[in-house]
Amino acid sequence: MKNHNSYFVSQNNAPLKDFISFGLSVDCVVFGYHEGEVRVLLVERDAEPFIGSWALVGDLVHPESDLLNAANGILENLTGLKDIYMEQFFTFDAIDRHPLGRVITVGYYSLVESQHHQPIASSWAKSTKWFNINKLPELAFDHQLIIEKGVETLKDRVRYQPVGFELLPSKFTLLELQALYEALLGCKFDKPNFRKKILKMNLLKPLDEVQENVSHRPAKLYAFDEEQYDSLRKEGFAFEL
Amino acid sequence: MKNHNSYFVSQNNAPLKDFISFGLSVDCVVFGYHEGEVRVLLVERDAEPFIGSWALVGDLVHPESDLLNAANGILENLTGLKDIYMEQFFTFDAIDRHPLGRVITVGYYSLVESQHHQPIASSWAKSTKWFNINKLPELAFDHQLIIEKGVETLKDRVRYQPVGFELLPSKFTLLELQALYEALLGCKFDKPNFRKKILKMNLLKPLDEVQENVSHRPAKLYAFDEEQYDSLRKEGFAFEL
DNA sequence: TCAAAAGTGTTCCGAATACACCCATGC
DNA sequence: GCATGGGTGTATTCGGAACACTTTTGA
Repeated sequence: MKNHNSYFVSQNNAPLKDFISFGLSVDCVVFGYHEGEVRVLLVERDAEPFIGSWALVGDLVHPESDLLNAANGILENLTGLKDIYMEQFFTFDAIDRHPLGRVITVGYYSLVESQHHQPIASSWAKSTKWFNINKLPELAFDHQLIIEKGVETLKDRVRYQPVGFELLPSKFTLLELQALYEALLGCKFDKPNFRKKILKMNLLKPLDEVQENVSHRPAKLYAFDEEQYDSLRKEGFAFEL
Repeated sequence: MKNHNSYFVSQNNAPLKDFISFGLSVDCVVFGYHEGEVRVLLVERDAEPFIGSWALVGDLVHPESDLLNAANGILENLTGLKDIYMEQFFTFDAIDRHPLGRVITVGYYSLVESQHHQPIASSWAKSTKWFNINKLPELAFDHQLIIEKGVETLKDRVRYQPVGFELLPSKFTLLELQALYEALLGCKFDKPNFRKKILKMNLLKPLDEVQENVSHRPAKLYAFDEEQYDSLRKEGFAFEL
């Protein structure tokens, strides 16, 4: 027996309103990098449920907003951070993942240069804090799972897309870049070889600047050349490692 | 001004019910492979909206179901296919993507060996048909976009995960495997080199069988060795190309 | 002058490439 | 025998790994 009057015909002809009954949230795994450590920004909840627990930066989405705008707004609302690199990675839909009802959440990850972006807790965030990804506290909801999946996704993507640069200041040395990749991927690279490989890609603009106030030979500074990356990509170039 | 009584405090203290107002659907990009062509399974809609148009296998999700189960059930309901490899790849949330209200959809892709899995239209599917991914018809909703993103994701993943095998019969020749990868990635491989590379991975079980009824030297048949893959992966082995 | 990190050059090895060539089967 | 695709071997090239070495600064 078919019903031609609706899109909603496949599930026992239940009325439309029975389906418009999901809550939707976004949760953002904000990654930072500091002194060789990969970190995640968490907020201390000052609201039920899970009041007092640490949680990801996230909140419910209003039906009139799209997810990416909502994610940016929530990040700014809770931590004051804005104009941050952000990308969707997975949607979490376990039936019992939210104690107050059926809420599915879309996971995003962000990459911020944490030296110059100090978060400031506001709204229902009592405080915010960076945690080493290997030393996480107890977390609200299924946020442990979301972080694990986010870390996994970042590790996958960082090898084939030049996203890691978002975690560094705009000017950086080659050894800083190397240390970042070592922290992200959990391995070591040979200095001369890493240097050769990354320079051969022609993605870095050498600057006419060097480090200052270091008690050793100052290193040359480089910047990521986004225009060059775009044009190389059009020619079929693939970033790798 | 903070409200400690609810999770829903960050957006003007709107009441809970204002947020529980999303529809949720799944859309499944079902990939098949036949005679050197990568194909997508579409259904002809026999329901409003977009009645008569071609669309992805998809439907609204009931609030008591999780997404993966819903996706499997919808696939079976519309096409009769079951026990199919399926994986989430992206969530589409454009505000106006569904004409009847705010419905976000989670995209999955499936890989089926299309020779031995003939879909049979039922429920609100008037018919089903395989389309070459480069010759798609006009599509309902934002399904064009979903397919593009699905194809892109498949191309990315197929190089680093041995998912391609799901598209082949359980017994296949090395040249069939090569032709599949050539179709998926849109490039050509050297026969001896492809053979060496894939065999060195130790992921294929050589069978004691050969092709039959071919007017040339019959090729040896192989099967994907899933156990071997799992154990290699634990040792840090990474499938590539 | 010494420590510490920046930066370069060279050798070695294994993997990818590009071929040329032989083998088994149906017609 | 010959067309067709199956299957093997080898020479060459290229890139990564390993490592020794020099350079520049501050203290």
